[in-house]
This record gives sequence, C-alpha cells and structure tokens, in this order.
Amino acid sequence: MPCIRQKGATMNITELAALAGVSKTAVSRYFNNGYLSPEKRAAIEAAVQATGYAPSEAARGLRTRRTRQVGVVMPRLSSESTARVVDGISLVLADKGYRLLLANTANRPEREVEYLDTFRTSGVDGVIFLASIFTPEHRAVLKSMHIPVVIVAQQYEGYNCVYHDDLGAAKALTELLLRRSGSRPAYIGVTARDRAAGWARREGYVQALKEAGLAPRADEMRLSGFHMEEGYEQAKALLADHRPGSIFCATDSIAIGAMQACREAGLQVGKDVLVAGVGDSAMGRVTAVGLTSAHLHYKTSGQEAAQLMLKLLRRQGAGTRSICLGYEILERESTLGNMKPYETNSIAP
Amino acid sequence: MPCIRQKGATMNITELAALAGVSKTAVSRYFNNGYLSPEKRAAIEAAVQATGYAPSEAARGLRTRRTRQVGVVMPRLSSESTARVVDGISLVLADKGYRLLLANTANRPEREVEYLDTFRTSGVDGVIFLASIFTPEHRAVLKSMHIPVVIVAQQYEGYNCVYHDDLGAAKALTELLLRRSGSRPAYIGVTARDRAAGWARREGYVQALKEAGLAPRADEMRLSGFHMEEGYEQAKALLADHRPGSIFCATDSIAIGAMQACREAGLQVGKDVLVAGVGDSAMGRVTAVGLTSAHLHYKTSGQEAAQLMLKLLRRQGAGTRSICLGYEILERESTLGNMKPYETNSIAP
DNA sequence: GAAAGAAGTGAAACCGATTTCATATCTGTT
DNA sequence: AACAGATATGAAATCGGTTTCACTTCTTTC
Repeated sequence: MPCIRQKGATMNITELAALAGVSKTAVSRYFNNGYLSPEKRAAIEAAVQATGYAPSEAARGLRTRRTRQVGVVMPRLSSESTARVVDGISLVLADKGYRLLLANTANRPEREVEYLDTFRTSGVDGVIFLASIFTPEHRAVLKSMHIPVVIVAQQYEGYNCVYHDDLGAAKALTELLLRRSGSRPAYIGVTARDRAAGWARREGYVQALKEAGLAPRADEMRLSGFHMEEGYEQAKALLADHRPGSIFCATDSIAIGAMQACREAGLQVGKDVLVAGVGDSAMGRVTAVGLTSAHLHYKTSGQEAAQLMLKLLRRQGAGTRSICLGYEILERESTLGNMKPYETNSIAP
Repeated sequence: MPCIRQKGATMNITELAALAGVSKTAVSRYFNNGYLSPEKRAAIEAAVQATGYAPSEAARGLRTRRTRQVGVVMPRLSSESTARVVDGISLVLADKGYRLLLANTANRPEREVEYLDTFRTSGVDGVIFLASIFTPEHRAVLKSMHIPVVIVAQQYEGYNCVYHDDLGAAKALTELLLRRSGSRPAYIGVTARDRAAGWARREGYVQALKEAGLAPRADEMRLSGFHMEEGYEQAKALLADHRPGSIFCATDSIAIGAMQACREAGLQVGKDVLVAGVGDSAMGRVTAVGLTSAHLHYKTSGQEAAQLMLKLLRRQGAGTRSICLGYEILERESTLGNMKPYETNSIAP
C-alpha cells in the first residue's frame, strides 16, 4: 500500500526515487543534467509532475556550497535611485535563477559592515554593494570576503564597480548654468565622504568654474543633507548672503528645495535664478518649473552590476572590472533664461 | 602543530570544537543556548572570537527546516508605494534576525504564482505578498503553501492581511470634491481586478455620489493604466466630452497626468477644475499646483505585515488576522476652489 | 538518606541533497 | 577481435550542523 505523505510534509529525494523506481543518484542526475537514460528521465519526470517535488535548497547548498543567492546591501529602499538600481539587479538575477537577499541599512553605515559580515557567513554566492561612504572598516570586511563583490554607484580601485560619470554630469550642468546665466553659479551639495554624489559632483562644479577662468569661492558652496528641506534651508541662507544668478545642486531633491526657497524669495526660477539638479527624479519632472537635471542610468547600472556578478560567479575573466555609465542632460524650464528650450517640461519620457 | 586553514576555506563546527577543546555538541549548544558550563562557554567564545567562525546556515537549515528567511513578492520596486512597504518590512524583519528574499514580478502576474512556488520549495519560513490582482491560480498556490502567508494592500477572506481603507479614502476625497466644486466629480481609475486601487477606490467614489443623491454615470468614469501618461490621455478625452468641475483620480500618478491635461486645455487647476489623487506621493507634493491626496500608511503597513509574520512564525494565535490601516486627507491647492486651504503646499512634511 | 529533578556531557543518528567510485554496457576505430 | 571512449548505473561517502539518547553529577525535597 502506498504511503501517503502527511499534510505539510515535503517529499525527499529518496521517496521520489522509490516512487519513480530509480536510485536517488538518478534523481539527482535528473535535476543536474547528468548521464541518464531517456526511460529513467521520463519516469522521474512523471513522478515529479505527480508530486510537485523540488529538491531542498538547504541540502543542495550544504553539499555544493552554492546557494544561488546574491546579497544586496543598500542604504535605503525608499529612494528613487536605489529602488531603480535594485529593480535592475533583480530583473537580471531572477532571469538566471538567482535569488536576491536584501539588506536595508536604513542609512546607518555601521550596519553596512554588519550586513556584509552576515552575508559572508550566511552563504550567499556574491554581494552587490550600493555604497554611499566607504570607511576603513568597509575595506577590511570586503577584504575578508572570499566571494565576488560588485560595488554600485561608487568607484574604488581594486574592486569591481559600476558607477556613473558624476563628475562629467556635474561639470556639464555647471557649464550650462554658466552659459545660460552668464555669471558664477553657486553650489549646494552633500558631504564629500560620499565620493560620488558628494565629492565627484562638487569636483565637476569646481572644474567647470576653473576652466571658465573662475576661482571657486567657499561662501558660494554650501553643504546640505539629502532631503528637500535641507536644500531649502541652504538655498535660503545662500540667497540671504549673495544673490547668485544660478544654483547647481548635487541632487534633484536639494534642487527642488532650492527652487521653493527661490520662489519664496520672490525670484522667478528659470528667469531670475537658474537651478539644476542631478538624478532626473520623477519629482523634478512635475515641479511648477520643470527641473533641469542629468539623467543617470540607475536601472541600467543595476542590470550591469548583476551581469558583472553573473560573470564573476561563472569565474569568467581575471582581475577586476570597472564600468562607467554616461549621463544625459535634460534641460527643462529651470535653466531656460531667455533661450529656447532643448527640451520642454513634458510628461512624455 | 596547529593546522592553518587555507585561504577562502571556512571553518566548520568540528574544527572549532577541536580548537576549543570541547565536543561539537557543546559548540552547537553554545549557539543555541543549551546546557553548557561557564568554562566551556568561555573556551568556545574565545575560539569563536579568534577565528570568526559562524555556523553554516545551509547545514543548520537542513536539520532544523528553518531558514530565517522571509520571501517578499511584489509587482515592482520602482514604485514609491511598494518601496515604502518593503522598506517597512525589511526594518522589522532585520531587527529580529530574519533575512528578506525579494521576488520582483515586474508587473507580470504569471510570475507571481511562479515566485510563490519558488518560495514554497526554496524553504523560506514565510511569505509576504504585495498583491495587486488575485486569480484562482493565486488561490491555488497559496492553499498549497504550508508556511505562513501575509497579504499586503489587499483584503481577502481567510488570509492574513494588512491593508488600507481605500474605499474610505476615496469616499472622503470624492465628498471633498463635491463640497468644493458643488458639482459632479468625474472619475479616472484603474482596473477593478485590482480590488484595492481599482475596485475599492471606485466604490468609494460611487458611494459618495450616491449618498449625495447622484447616480454615477459611465461616461464620467474612465479606465486608465497606472502611468502618468495614461492619466493624461484619459483626462484629455474626458475634457473633450464634458467639462467636469472636478476629477477624482485613483492614484497620484493619474492625477498628475490629469492636471497636465487640464493645464493644456487652458483650465486652471484648483480653480476652474479641482483634482485629487490617492497615495500622497512625493511628486504630488511638488507639482505646480500642489495635489490634494490621501496619505496611506505604506511604511507602517510593511511594518505591521512583518510584525504579523513574526507572530505567525512563533505560532502565536490561531486563525487569520486582518489589519486595516486608516488614511489622512491632505488638502493642497488642487482642490482649493475659493476656499481657504486646510493645508498649504509646503515642503514641510 | 532515598528519590526526583535539574544541569551537564559527548557519541551517534539524522537532515536531504551531491559527488565519488567502482562497474557495466554500448558505440566506433584500428 | 581488441580497445578506447562515451554513456549509464547505484552504493556509499560526504557536506556541517542539530537532536536524540544514554549516562553522570549535583541539588532539592520529603
């Protein structure tokens, strides 16, 4: 009499083998494309169809030391750019049968190290790291990992990186502001400890100024946080001191806060004062005055990072690889001045 | 002479036990709070500190049948509401030592079923399901899962759910539009197969009309997709037919598209035509005319779902539980008419 | 002071797969 | 006809933990 499995219990390879009338080795071969006669293959297939059996990932992982899981460490999910990157990663990985383990550090850098360590011990096959700042501790933990690591949005020598041309984008936008306003743009940015959004974008601004024969001035450069409100405060302070003809902001959120401050100061954005941001956020496309920004290919960077990870997991290629993605300047009303727009504020993509 | 492990190799419990001079049973007890003398505990602690040893999750999971992983199935990450929910989930789960396995269905419902099945076999301890539509296949797969399931953003009898009062929010907003405009609001929504964002919000609109003694009219109710562009198109068509005094939109994205269409038709939003949406998106807070919307507690719903999941994993409480979260109406300029605002369009939260 | 219970211990069985190994049966080549 | 190589097979070892079990020692309790 056949043994009926209890509800809730899962069948194992031995039982399935018995059901199909083959050895468990044969069943294992069925799932791993080993030598197997067509007859056995068919018998196993039928048994699998009938029972819905699937091999235990835990047992498989124990023996093979591969979990088919990739860990992703990120500062926070509720940020448009991060969400887009993770979206890109998940699409590519899922396609290749990898699962994605998420670690949300909620903007606490100490947690980044903690999670990297969790991943090291919990047996993921690789880690994709959406870094913001990079401390010696980060370096130490990354060194101690014996699995592939890909860093997204930041460039670090000796690591596999997928990043954006933050400097180029910032420089191009600053040049645009210079041309359109005919005067020195001010700057509102974030901490330089964030080498991409902080340092590189500021450096782009500085280089553009210098190449125009202008020396950057500390009182025209302000440090803000990532939130709209902080951009608003810094812009307010800036407008109280000087009255810049234009403001380059390191992120769209800051720029949107800045535009609000300008409006409240009685200035017409896009005319009296020009504003540009970076990131091409959904918000910047629907503001009162459309925000000029640089589109960074976030989703693509996630996809590229995942592709790179897959290559590393297949042990393809030696050494580390760096992929730099470009940018695209989208000019909207916030920098029009008296010129014709390159692109108007439209809801079309 | 002590055996030096090769680089890249991980130590196992037997080796650590040897190093600490105890049995592997003792080491296991160390990590699972079993009977253990203080002396042995100290010896093991020292060995763990020295080597950085951590038990293999695969081996542990094989024996215990618990992975400390919770699967999350969601339609897409690059949506503000979804990202906020997942953010909430991850915060609570991480805090309790659970890891989060992400399945991004990229808006393809057939993938939802596929991923639920993957989770069933890959040994997660529980599944949180951010459902949009619910087919018989969904029901079948969910029935066949012998692990806890929590459904977020939708309410289904017989399942553990955390959802929003979509009907109430829609009704309240429609009533607000009725009061402010003094005329019949039109409606732009999404497919009723989505019982929360589609059916419930439409029902809220219909109920508000009926209670005001008005019969809903099919030609004033239009079906849109979730994208801004589709809201724009539907609003354009609506404005070509009638000229409604106000439009209630099932989502903020649709509403923002609709506002754009109104503007292009030469109508002043908030005066000639009132517009409201649902979701309190970041975009709606920065539009030319601030968008009146209902704040839904997305992050909280993620946290509640995770809490509920933890309870289920601890086998606490019998039967299923449903948690309904409220809403908060945020009135901005898009519905002002000639009234004083309840809340002005400010960048403050 | 005997019995009952709690605390502490390690050998061995066990979880469910993959991989090794020894062996057998087919091809196609010399 | 002998041989090499590819195909096919299943018993047994293995991965690294947890759990069971049999047993010892130390407290309480009556």
